[in-house]
Amino acid sequence: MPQKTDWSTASPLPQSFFARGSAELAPLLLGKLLRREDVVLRITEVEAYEQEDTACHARSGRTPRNAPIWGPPGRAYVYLCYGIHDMLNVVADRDGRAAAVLVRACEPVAGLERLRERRGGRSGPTLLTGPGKVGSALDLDVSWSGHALFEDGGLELLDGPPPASILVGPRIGIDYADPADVALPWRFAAGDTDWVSHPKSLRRIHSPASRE
DNA sequence: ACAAGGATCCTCT
DNA sequence: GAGGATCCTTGTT
Repeated sequence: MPQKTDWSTASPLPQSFFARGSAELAPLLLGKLLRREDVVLRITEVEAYEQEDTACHARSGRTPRNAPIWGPPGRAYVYLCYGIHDMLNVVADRDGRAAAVLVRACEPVAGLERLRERRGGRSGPTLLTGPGKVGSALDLDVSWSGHALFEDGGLELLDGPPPASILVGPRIGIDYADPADVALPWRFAAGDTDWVSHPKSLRRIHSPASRE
């Protein structure tokens, strides 16, 4: 069951919040809220991607598509995957360094009816457990790439409490990458929810990330 | 200008 | 567990 979250008083996260390495920022994003109009989602699963990482879109250097992940933190990087799915990343680290966090799953907080419309009338965790589903739920496309999430511009990231526990494991769907990178424990999920994709490869970690 | 391949999802077995 | 959908981005000719 989705957690009850009071988002009405939540404030936008400042740009400084995102100015960290992606593997540090990723678990801190768990429990934060994505808001687009009347839809509010609690982030439950993320993955970190880094500049020297062969799984990262920055592996081929700076290109028009991946330009946002080289830029300043706190902006969105949205790209089209398999010609169908629009995936949302949160840009991390400083300007000039490529780092981003992929939002892989969320839990509904508000706007569930709108979500069901956008997701073909389905219900339950299948609505939001997968990065393509998150993009669909927020009705995103690549025109949102580069959008500042720390400003009120139609899509923003609001503060929220961290999850009670955190799960960690390898990232999904990056078989093309170097085996050492595939093995990195750079996928993080909230341990207090069923709204997580591929939970079998995750394990609980004892010391959750500190609060901000 | 071309060919290859992808940070996925859904359906079927 | 396997395969097809679908189209843009990228690196190469």
